[in-house]
Amino acid sequence: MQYQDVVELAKRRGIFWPSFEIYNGLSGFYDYGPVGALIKDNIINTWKYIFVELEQMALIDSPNINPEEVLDASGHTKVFTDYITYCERCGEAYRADELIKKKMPDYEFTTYDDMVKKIEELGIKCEKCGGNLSRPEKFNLMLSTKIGPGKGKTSYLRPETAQGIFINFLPYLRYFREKLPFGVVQVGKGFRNEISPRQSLLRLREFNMAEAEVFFDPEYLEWKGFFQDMMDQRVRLLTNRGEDVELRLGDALKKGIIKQQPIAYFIGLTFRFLKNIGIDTERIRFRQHHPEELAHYSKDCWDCEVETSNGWIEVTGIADRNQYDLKQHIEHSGADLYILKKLETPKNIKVKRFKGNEEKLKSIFGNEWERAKKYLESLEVTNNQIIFQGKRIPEDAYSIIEYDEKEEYTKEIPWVIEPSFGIDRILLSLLEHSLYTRENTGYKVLRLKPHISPYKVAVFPLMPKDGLDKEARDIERILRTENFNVYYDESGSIGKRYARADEIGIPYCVTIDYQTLKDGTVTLRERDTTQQERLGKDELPEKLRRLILKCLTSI
RNA sequence: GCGGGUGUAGUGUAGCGGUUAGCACAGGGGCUUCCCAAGCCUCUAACCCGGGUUCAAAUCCCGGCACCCGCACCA
Repeated sequence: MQYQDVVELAKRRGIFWPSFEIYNGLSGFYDYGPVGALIKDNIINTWKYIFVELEQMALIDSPNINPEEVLDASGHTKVFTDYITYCERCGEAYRADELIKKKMPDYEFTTYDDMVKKIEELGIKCEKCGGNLSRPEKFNLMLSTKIGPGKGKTSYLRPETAQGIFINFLPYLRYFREKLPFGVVQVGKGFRNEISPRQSLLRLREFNMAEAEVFFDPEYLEWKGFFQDMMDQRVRLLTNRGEDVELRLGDALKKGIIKQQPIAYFIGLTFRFLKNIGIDTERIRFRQHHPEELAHYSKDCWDCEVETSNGWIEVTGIADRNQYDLKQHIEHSGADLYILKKLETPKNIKVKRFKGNEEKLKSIFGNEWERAKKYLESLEVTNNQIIFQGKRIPEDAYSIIEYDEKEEYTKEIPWVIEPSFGIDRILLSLLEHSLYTRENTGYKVLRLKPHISPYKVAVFPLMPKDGLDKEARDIERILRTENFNVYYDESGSIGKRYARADEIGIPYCVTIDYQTLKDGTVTLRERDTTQQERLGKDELPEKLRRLILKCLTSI
């Protein structure tokens, strides 16, 4: 089924549509309608079932708005700002820093004026036509806002939910009783000021993501999850060396195609999640990033891609974020985002430590001097330059002291592996994989699994008269009190109502007919086969519950 | 952001200077012998927005916005 068919259905039946349409719309923003919001929640609930219930990760919720410091530390403010220059003759766009780097490989951005000067000095022209280039324009891919009155505090709408987890590493470490590994997950919105949002839910400026940050002892990267047979799972892998293979995850690990066990496990978990919600498993693959496309924080990354009529689209990224983020936050905040590891045999050692000079540090860091001191004194003594909050700590601001110590603990920065899911793209590809045309009749059916379907059961009186409607209303009420999401419809012919229900993916339809009034039985119709069975109305809740639960739990 | 294309009821479309803006499906009401978008009657409902040209604009021109296809971008 084509993407256009999904968009048409989505708009007509209340799944999703462009936001702000009465004010001409705004690119990159979409509403979920009454049906879509239910489907989206069901996808998220399934995700939570797997990550929170089964894998025992901790669900948290942190703010959408992040102060500048957080994103300075994470590297986003720097990496997310591009300078774009255009050819004044042919209009070609370039990233200014990339152009300079081609002539000066060791170029690092310092200031805007310096960048402009370098372009002039190096005589950089349009690569295509040799025309003059315009003054570079700043483009920040994060949306900013100000907090509080007056000038306000510069803040950004978060580009990922991950930072909200990293910065609270210590409370989560306590929650898990100081034992690694553990996972913390968050479902929420992320924001990016995309240059050109496209194709409905594929590239949004405000989007839904579900992320897990899993913290490991760097010397022991292994996730012993719920699924003991995970390494037997077969998946299709595209390596960054160009191999395209289908392998057991265990074999991929053995062969070194996947380097870390947790990445293999989470690839398998992603596969099973997508399979469970109804993505066509023949159209799932995992593609390893090439070194040059890795994010600034990442050393290795596998994208899960799903094939749609728009080609293979990235729906999940499983990234080795290593120690990058915690290290950055340690350096910028001075917080001790470490784990303590007890040594098996304590060592008597001579320890060299930095000892900060208060006066000097005060003169460099002002109010921040205590944090600077704490950071300085937490470091191993090396010859490296010491940087705190971007400023170098000069050698005359500290001394090195030496003393004997019994070392019982060693401290380390945990290692992070991150599976990150784009909910909107998953929903869009699921709709495309689920929509089909019924043979013979030619009308559309959305083959959603019962636990993903917006409504679990539709209730129809064969005709809205002769007491059939009252009986149907009674059954509807009973099903609602049994906690089913019920769709009641009595308008139009019975065939029309089945068709309407099929189109938004309702898996079961209960019809009340004249026999119901005599013996209390109803017909239960299954969507994809259209087969009906007759059963007592009292048996409905148990029967439906079993059918729905089975779909959620077969993973 | 660039180039090309497209914007007409809820959806899909016809109309291409003068139409009561047509059709189909969907939706509301009614009738009906009612279990897979059945039939009949009836009703509701649209020219993306803003300028301009013209006696007259859905139609031609310009600008905006949105969508589609390429290019670029996508941490």
